[in-house]
Amino acid sequence: MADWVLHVDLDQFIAAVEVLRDPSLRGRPVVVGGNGDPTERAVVATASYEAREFGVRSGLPLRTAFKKLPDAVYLPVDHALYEAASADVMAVLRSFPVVVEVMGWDEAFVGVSTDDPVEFARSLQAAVLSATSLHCSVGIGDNKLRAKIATEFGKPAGVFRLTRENWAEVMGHRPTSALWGIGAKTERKLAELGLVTVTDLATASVDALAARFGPRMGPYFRGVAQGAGDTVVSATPWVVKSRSHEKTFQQDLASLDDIRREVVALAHQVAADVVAEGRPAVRVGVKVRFVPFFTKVRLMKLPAPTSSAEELAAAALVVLDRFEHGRAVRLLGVRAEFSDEDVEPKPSPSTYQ
DNA sequence: TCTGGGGTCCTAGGACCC
DNA sequence: TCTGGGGTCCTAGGACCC
Repeated sequence: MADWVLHVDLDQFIAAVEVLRDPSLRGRPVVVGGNGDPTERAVVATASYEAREFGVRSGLPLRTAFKKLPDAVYLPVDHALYEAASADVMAVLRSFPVVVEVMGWDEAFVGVSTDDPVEFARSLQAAVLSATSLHCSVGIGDNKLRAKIATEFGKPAGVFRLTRENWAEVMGHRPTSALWGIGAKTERKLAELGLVTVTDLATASVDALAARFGPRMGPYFRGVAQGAGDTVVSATPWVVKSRSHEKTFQQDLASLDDIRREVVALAHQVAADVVAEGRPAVRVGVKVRFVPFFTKVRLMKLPAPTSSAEELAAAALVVLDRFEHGRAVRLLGVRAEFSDEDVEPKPSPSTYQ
């Protein structure tokens, strides 16, 4: 029996859940985002395959989607509905003799010992479909990176296996942005070094990469291009490191009084999450997106850890004062950060003179 | 056609200390 | 006399992912 990492990813998850709630939507272009009002400042969370054919994708402004596709069905984001559907799917996965590591609403790694991972993947798909009426794709890998990337080649509703054996053949000629963790910005910087394909990056000089991207990221990128990845799938619950709320205003805020009032409101929302978390915050951050569209973040270590809404709001106002004001504001955010004392060992006794 | 919300991790520079 | 070598803490910014 060999150990395998499977990556399970639900197909067009949010749109699929909306179709289950309202079967009359099946086969129609469905766009989910914001409050469901396509004239508001918001972006597409998910589009059904029918909508994607018209160029409507995640991240597209709703107003743009509406111009492309005025006849689509526009729906508000319904977090509670998707969370419930997600929990059902994860329960199905956990009913197998496997380790399940949840990665988000619509995806999870599954660690399994089996001699036939393809057959096992098919049985996962069948069980998820039968219990929830949702289709998923499964990537099979000898580590998490390969399993995650494999899933894309399995969509929709398929299975794909990506291992040491076929990595170079499948990935070698592709652009570096096909890799998990390398986006458009890094792709461009790599191209400036003459590294365009996955093979280019896999065989690049580690010193040159370290010089350009730092001692950790440089070697890390090369490893990713070689298909290196974590093999450990863990069911240990994630310990959250921060909680935040942010809000884009339909009308820009011009007055400092309005800005301060909104920051206090956001701080109270964050404080509720901090209380629910049961750990005090040690830092408070404020995000301001000014008109036309540039974003600044300021952070402050609190004099003492706190879960008090009044103290968090007061700290957020102190941080807010450190911005250069004068321009109108289109977004405000407040974040509370928790201590990461858990893993941090005490420093060894000093060797100072 | 103006560009969401909620997260994580890494890098770099300055202040400060021994 | 002051030059220098580490080390930690704090903050800002960048990039990526779902």
